[in-house]
Amino acid sequence: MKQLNPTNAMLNTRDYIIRVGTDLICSRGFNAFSFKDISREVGIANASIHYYFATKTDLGLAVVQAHIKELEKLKENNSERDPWTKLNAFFNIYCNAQADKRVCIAGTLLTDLPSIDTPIRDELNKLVTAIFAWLISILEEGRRKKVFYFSSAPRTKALMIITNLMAGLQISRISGVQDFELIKNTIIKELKG
Amino acid sequence: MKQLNPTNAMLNTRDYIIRVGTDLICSRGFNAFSFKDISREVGIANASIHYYFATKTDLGLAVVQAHIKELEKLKENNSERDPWTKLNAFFNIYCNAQADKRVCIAGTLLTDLPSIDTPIRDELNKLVTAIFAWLISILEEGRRKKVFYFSSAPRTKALMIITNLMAGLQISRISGVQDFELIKNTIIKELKG
DNA sequence: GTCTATAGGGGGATAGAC
DNA sequence: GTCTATCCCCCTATAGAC
Repeated sequence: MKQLNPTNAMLNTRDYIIRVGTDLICSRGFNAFSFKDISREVGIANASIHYYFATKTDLGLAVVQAHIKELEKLKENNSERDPWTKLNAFFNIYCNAQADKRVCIAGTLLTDLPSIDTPIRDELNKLVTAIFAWLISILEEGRRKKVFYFSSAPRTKALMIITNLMAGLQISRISGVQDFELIKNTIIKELKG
Repeated sequence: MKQLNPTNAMLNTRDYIIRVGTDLICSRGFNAFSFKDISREVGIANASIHYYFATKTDLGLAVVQAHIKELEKLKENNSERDPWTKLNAFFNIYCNAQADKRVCIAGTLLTDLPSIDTPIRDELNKLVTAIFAWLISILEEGRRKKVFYFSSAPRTKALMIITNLMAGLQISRISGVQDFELIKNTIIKELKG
């Protein structure tokens, strides 16, 4: 818990910048945040950020890479659990974003994709692939163990669920939290068959 | 057809700017396009855009309002059709965006929401409400006429479908067109019961 | 590692001629 | 309506002191 959610004081400057960068990207979008926003929040000079990240693209890259690492850690920490617990851990990625009124990194970068530098795009590709791989494996295990019921191919079901969650975060920003909860509960209900 | 998809030469300058603005917002995002991009495409000076739209927010507002009007027109043009034809017309909004590698205006504005001025947000709220209202009415009619089958409340089903389509446009930007088609076909298959 | 200062460029927006 | 010229601000990024 402490490792997954360290307080800001526990972080070194580099990780603190990544955290604040993540928050800004996932709330306003990559093109709507500046180094000034980060320097204000972290409490260091604008120029000092460049000591850690030479360019804004480098920072964006680090933010996406941090997401990949967190996902791998989460996957590993839950590897011995049952499918429903794994699914719950997967959902929590989105629930945590929702609690902070953020959207997911994939959604916000994808909507601006042509304006995003290719190094970030390539890393985003890896992240999306990893997200799919994990959910597909959870769905396959759940079906095999007869605790999930769905008729389509696992990858198709994963595609439907991920799009529900991704856009659920976006829509609920104006329609309200209850819509995100409704989506989550509907997915669960349908999997129960 | 000509009214819905006029060529650029058929448009007055104001509508031409709105069309180019729409393309830019839906491909790069509101914060990644400039008046210079529009002036280059439309072929008028940067300053001339301000004759039609005093501020960038005014232009964004007009873009969202244009979407609302198009939606109303589409709804009206299909009011006498059967539920499946109506649903197809609804899907086509997203299919047309996908064909141009764009995402939907709601998704791209929602991911950047805190950076968007309130007049645009208010208009976006109206657009999202209108989108929901139309799909809900289509779903209700289809269920009543026994051509659609779904177990949840119409609004819940609409929420699931809209999030599938919205994020489907986003995800398919990296995973490929076939994923958007897969989502569309899965929604149809499920409605057939 | 962090700072101040500043370069260099692009952004939205305005003034005023035609 | 459209233009040129320009203002002013903010942005990313760099230079160089401490």
